[in-house]
Amino acid sequence: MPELPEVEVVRRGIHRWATYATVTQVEVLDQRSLRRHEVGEADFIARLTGQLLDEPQRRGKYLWIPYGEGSHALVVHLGMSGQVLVTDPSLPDPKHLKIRITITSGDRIQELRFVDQRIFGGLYLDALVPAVDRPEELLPATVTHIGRDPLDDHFDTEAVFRKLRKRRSNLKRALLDQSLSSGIGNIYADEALFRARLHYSRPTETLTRNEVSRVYSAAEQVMRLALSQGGTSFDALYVNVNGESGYFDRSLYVYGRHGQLCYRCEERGQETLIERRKFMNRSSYFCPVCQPVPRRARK
DNA sequence: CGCAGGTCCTGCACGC
DNA sequence: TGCGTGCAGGACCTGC
Repeated sequence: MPELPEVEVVRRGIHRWATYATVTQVEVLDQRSLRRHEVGEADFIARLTGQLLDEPQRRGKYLWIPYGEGSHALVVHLGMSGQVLVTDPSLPDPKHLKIRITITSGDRIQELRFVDQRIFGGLYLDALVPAVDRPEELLPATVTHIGRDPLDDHFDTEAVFRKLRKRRSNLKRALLDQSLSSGIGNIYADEALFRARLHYSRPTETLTRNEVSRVYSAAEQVMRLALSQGGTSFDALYVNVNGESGYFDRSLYVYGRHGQLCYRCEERGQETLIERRKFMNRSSYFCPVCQPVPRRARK
């Protein structure tokens, strides 16, 4: 479910409510949420208990909380349906609660709750290593293959352009490839394509520098906008960092709008309906006028 | 039955 | 032939 803006909202919520807290207890209610912690539940509990949590970090859709003087981190991936809640322990357990991490800061006791219906997400512990391109930056070893996201100060559009030109794939697949650039999922891929007026099946090797720059600026813009709208949603006594009701209005122009009028065409007095296609085993939404199918489309 | 916003493994094709 | 790489497709889950 969550793409970059949702994950960033979670990061800010954790930053505000859990930074410099100490883990006093860890309870695993469903081992499947530890699938990526290969050495198992007992190790996870033993190593995390007693740790002082540092400021949460993010790259793309990966979120991590460093501990142990920056040597390791608790890594969180929300998958399709994951949520992180910071709550008072007296609140009843939500449905699909998978992992409970009790934390204290001063005399305040809270719980960091990982909730996940579909179990594509999960938690694990990992060592922090220097980023290859900027050694002063640390990230989990399992996250080193993830490219920088468009909101990252060191995101390099020119480098992405060069890689795209060498690829024999289509633009949407490239946008969704987290090793090329991260944080973009199905929704924001469609939104970025619409804003840049490019079709999802466009062969990557034919893209111009200008088109690549357009689609990544569009991705950056739409994600910043979503973030600015979601930024206040965790400011509550009991923080629903990423709540059930809590997906904020993303100001979507195409995603989920099939059969409805294209806003851009409408402004010109033209009535075009947004279409939905099965593409790469998922739904893709686009305007057939603003985003014409390229002469040589690629699956 | 179809649908859901993610990730990663497998197997294939290709070049060296 | 074997190996590495890039790419497409499916598996992984539950619930509406």
